[in-house]
Amino acid sequence: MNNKPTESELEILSLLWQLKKATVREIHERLSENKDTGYTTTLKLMQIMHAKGLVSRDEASRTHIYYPSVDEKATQKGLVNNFMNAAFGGSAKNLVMQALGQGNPSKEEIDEIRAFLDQLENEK
Amino acid sequence: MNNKPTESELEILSLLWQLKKATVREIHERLSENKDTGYTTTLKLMQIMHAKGLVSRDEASRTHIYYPSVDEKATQKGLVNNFMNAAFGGSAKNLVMQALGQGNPSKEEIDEIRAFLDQLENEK
DNA sequence: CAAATACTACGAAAATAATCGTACAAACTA
DNA sequence: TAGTTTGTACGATTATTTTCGTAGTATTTG
Repeated sequence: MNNKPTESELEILSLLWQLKKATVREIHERLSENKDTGYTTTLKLMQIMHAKGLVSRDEASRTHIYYPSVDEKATQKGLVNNFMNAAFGGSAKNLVMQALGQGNPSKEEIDEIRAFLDQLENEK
Repeated sequence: MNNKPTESELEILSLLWQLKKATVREIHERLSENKDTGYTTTLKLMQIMHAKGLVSRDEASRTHIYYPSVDEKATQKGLVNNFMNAAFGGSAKNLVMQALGQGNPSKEEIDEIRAFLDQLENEK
């Protein structure tokens, strides 16, 4: 299953990962907060994603309910790997620092990252 | 200047950031280590990038010399921001941990990241 | 019930990106 | 110097992604 989502598909997938399940309208409403896009565009994208196997859906009632059908972590892993290579010459450090610099993480998140760094180091 | 590079352009830009300057052939040679692409394709891409203002070039001799003309950090910043939103719902922490998990950073790099985290925290 | 509204399906256009062939000129090389 | 190689330019094609209109049903509402 070689299904790297496109940018637009990814936005939808992200929402689905977050919401666990959603209708086209729910997704569309969220999307249109940030960008100007038509309902049938969102619908079509979700249909395409369904055809590709990125999402599954329950067609029992007229308003279909969509679910993510690819694993969040696994998908992100592939994307990050790709992105890290393309934009940062493969350097995790550079990507990480750039992301931290603008992501404005909370104290709690910073601590989590610290813990993760410790763990990483121990494995070496 | 609203010039978000495409995936392919980014590969070239990354090489230019690294090399500081290069000819089409040099770039092409590096690119074709990893992927199967024709020389004129690389040339065309670089010409497009030139038209977009992503690179500049010295045309004094027949073999043009290309230079990056957008700032590495600034460009990365935009890309990370975009990517973080699209793939990680805007969560720096999640992106960072995913990147660390597979980027295999060295001890030195881990320490640099720690220092950066301390600094971030102090700013709060 | 009739009209308005909310859905899905899907073809096709529009926009974007990537690839390549061909033309033509400069610079080596035998 | 003639032929081969190395370069740029650029149009055109192909592939991919995004957008949207239209058709046809179901559902809601006045």
